Amino acid sequence: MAPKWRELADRIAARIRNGDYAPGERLPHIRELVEAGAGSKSTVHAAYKALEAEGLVTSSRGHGTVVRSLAPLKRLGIERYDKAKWRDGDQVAFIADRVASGRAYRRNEQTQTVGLVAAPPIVAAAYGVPSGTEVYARARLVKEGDRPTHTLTSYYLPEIVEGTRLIDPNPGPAGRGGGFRVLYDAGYEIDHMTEELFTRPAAANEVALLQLPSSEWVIELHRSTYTAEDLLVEFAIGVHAGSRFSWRYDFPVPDSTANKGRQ
Amino acid sequence: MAPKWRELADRIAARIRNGDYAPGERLPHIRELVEAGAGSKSTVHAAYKALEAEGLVTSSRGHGTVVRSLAPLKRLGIERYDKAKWRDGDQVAFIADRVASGRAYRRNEQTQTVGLVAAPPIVAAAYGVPSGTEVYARARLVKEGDRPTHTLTSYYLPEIVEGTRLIDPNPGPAGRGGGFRVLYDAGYEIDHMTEELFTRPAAANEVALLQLPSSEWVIELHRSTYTAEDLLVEFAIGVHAGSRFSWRYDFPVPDSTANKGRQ
DNA sequence: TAGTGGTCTAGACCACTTC
DNA sequence: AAGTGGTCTAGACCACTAA
Repeated sequence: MAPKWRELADRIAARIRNGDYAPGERLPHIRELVEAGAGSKSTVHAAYKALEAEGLVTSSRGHGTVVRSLAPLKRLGIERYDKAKWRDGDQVAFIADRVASGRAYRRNEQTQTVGLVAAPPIVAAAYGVPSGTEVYARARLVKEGDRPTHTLTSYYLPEIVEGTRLIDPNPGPAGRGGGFRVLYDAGYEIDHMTEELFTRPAAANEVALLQLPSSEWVIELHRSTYTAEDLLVEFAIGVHAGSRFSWRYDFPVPDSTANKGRQ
Repeated sequence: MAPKWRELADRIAARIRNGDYAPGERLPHIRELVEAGAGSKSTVHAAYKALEAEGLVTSSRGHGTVVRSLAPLKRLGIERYDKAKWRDGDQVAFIADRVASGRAYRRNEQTQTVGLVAAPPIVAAAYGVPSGTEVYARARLVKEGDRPTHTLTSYYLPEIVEGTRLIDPNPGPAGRGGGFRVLYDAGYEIDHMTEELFTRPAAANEVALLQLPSSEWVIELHRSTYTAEDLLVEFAIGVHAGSRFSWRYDFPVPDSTANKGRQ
């Protein structure tokens, strides 16, 4: 037999999915359910906490517990890296997205810090340098309006970016054309990429930074960007709120018995 | 100021990451910490529950709370679909994986059920048929040894698979060569795919089926497989334990201003 | 200031594992 | 039977929000 708090949570969850409680609507207050005989305050609270962990509601002190209105997933495809957006135009890719969708660009939607750091193990491995080698880290917090959606930290080898706008400590949102444009102007035209992604529980600082509902997971994305000569020019780590994005990839079915060059 | 249970959880988490508590080792029993003055039983329990939600420990009644030994992520690349594995050989792709990694194949590592069902909305949309149209669903639960790792449900249009081994109600693990081989023999050679993935909280039945630690999230994968003529011949939905897999994709940087045909 | 969710306690009891 | 984590209660108090 399931615990009392689980049964209560399931009953409420069913009513939410059924539409009895609409998105944005307040759930009954904890004390109301206690008086109605649903159990002690702790028990009802446990049920509400479970609903929050399942992404159905969000609670806030002094306010109440409301049904979460989950925005549809933002679908990310590789077209977001289209050369036309950063090479030919003069807009950072993410700004081009905003313009295309008719939303206004706001200056504070991307903040960043740039500096030399000791390469974390993963970064060192990607570049094939000893762990602890100094590399440039360019960290951004990307927002959609007021809500942060993900962090993105790019790592560069100093010999590649030294002297470019990329490591200007006081840039705008990466400046005209974005990071890929800067690399292009420096003689490194990007050609192909690898993305690797997985999910994990959010760390405590990420919960605060990304304003995540407690117990939400994140997607961590590792992006390697190469020139046509297979030179790695950027290694980036993104941390995305799990409930806000999906990723989409197209690829041919591999055939190791054929000679087609790059797969 | 952080709650007492949060501070306790953070102290223990730090000791785990520090190696004071090794993977597989038992944490102090709840009543021990209560006697040691860490707080009431509920408070200590809350701390342990938080550690469990963060993937650091697993608790079990009658046994204790042990530090979780997390296996490295299994990295999935598109080479798992290599034609050589299912067209030329006689092994299901996942068996070929096992052979390559030196593990024994066990008959019960994949179970499946096959039948006609009303197409769920997503499936109907993928095939461009009305929602509720009857399609074949082939559901597998894939295990690694005793532990289930993911479910995979393939949906097919009846006119494509009718009369093939794919819908044999009593097949082995998809039979010789797997599903792609059956389609190949039926005149549908697969050519390219699209994968879309996102994460979400596990549903209650998935927690049971995949033996997930409570509050773990899952990755849901939507795979569309096409012939060279862009005919969709399989739409599959996978549900993977979030902590066990990563996905990897390689792709060229798109250039919409060039004429290169398929991106 | 009133009302909300969140924390904490002390103790009783339950469900499960191990011996 | 003994010992583990899990549930539940009743009530006190805290932290935050809104009018």
